[in-house]
Amino acid sequence: MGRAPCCDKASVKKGPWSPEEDAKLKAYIEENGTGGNWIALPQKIGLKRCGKSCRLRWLNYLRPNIKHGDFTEEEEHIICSLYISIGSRWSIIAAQLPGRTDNDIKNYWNTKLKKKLLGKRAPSRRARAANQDPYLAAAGGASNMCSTSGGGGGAMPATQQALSASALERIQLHMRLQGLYGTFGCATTTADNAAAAAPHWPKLAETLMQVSSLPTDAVTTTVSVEQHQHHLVGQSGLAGGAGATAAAVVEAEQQPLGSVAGANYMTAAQGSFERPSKLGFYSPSAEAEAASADMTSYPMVGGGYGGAGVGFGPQHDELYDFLYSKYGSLGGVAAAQGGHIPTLPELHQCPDGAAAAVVGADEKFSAWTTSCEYGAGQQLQGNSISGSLQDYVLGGGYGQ
DNA sequence: AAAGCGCACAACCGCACGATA
DNA sequence: TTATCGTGCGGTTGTGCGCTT
Repeated sequence: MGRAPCCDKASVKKGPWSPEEDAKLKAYIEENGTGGNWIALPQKIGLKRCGKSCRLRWLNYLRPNIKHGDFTEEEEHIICSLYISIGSRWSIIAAQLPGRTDNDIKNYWNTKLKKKLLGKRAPSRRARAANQDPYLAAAGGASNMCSTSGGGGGAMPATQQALSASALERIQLHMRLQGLYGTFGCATTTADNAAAAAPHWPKLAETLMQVSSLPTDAVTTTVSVEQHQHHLVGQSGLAGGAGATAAAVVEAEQQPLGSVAGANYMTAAQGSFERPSKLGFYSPSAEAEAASADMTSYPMVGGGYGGAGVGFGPQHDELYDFLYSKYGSLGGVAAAQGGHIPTLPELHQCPDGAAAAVVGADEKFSAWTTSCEYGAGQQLQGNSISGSLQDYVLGGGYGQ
């Protein structure tokens, strides 16, 4: 037995909202609140709209203090960091950005940030409809690219393909950003240079956010993210790492692009977001060269990059090593000489079996995250939101 | 000038989950 | 314990606009 529809779809209006409808909804909610029942609300005010539609319209558009467009660099920074850390939990990410809605962030990520960071074009909807999108082809058409499996990739459920694509996208983003930043720190040997050495992405310095000044729902989420960051800092060795790195944490506070302390985008008091040092987004082409040149300059196992002991820790380096060893040769001779950041389709590609590469990468990524340990004193108890986030962080939700 | 195309944004859809009867 | 309901979330689709060919 299927679930009953939330409203009579035949009698409700769909499509764009008119100013009159907006005014009705806004006026009613501002005066009476939602009454705790969105389903009944449209009937009360004479709107031929689904309750869910009313809720969405209010939350995403009519609600006071909503910001639209013009994302700042620090907002982009936060979105990127959190996306890498927790994936497409847009509502959680939105909780870190006052005035932004999850829908806005989701759209911004899909239409702009993703392209900006991964240097890929948004797949044409027409192309998707015609099944010609290269990314879908790489993910969903694994059997075509990995013929040794005898079409096994094609047997992967569509949902699993999508989830893997998301996870791999995050890995790829992570690798690209690390590769880019690494170029600034790889050749340094002096303390000064080390101070200028790039941090690892996402920025993982301990957050000092004043959670008490935030709304309750934001606080729970913030604490959760903080837990994750604490843990990652511990993993990375940033907190007690090499002396040069510790100095860098202090000295680099004012450094553009690569300021470790610039990571403290949630450092400001009163719950506001202090502008971090310039993020230094890069053009895809320049990034590709930088990342490529960087890849072979580092020890890929154990010690992180630049010899400074900074990184995501052994699990991360192992993941990186795994991916590099598996995909590093995909670019041919040039890649062998200079390293190669795999593109998303390449990450999906598998030289030795259809779904194996995708699944392997996911497992590796999951293993890395699962191996993370929070300090006992940092465990949050009785907090469903933070608990959920911990689940995400600790591997339960990384399938997405 | 017109068709094709990509982009950005708003809105919809279906599922999962918690609350409640 | 189970069924139902309301809500929240993430993914997907619809649509209008502007640019390119």
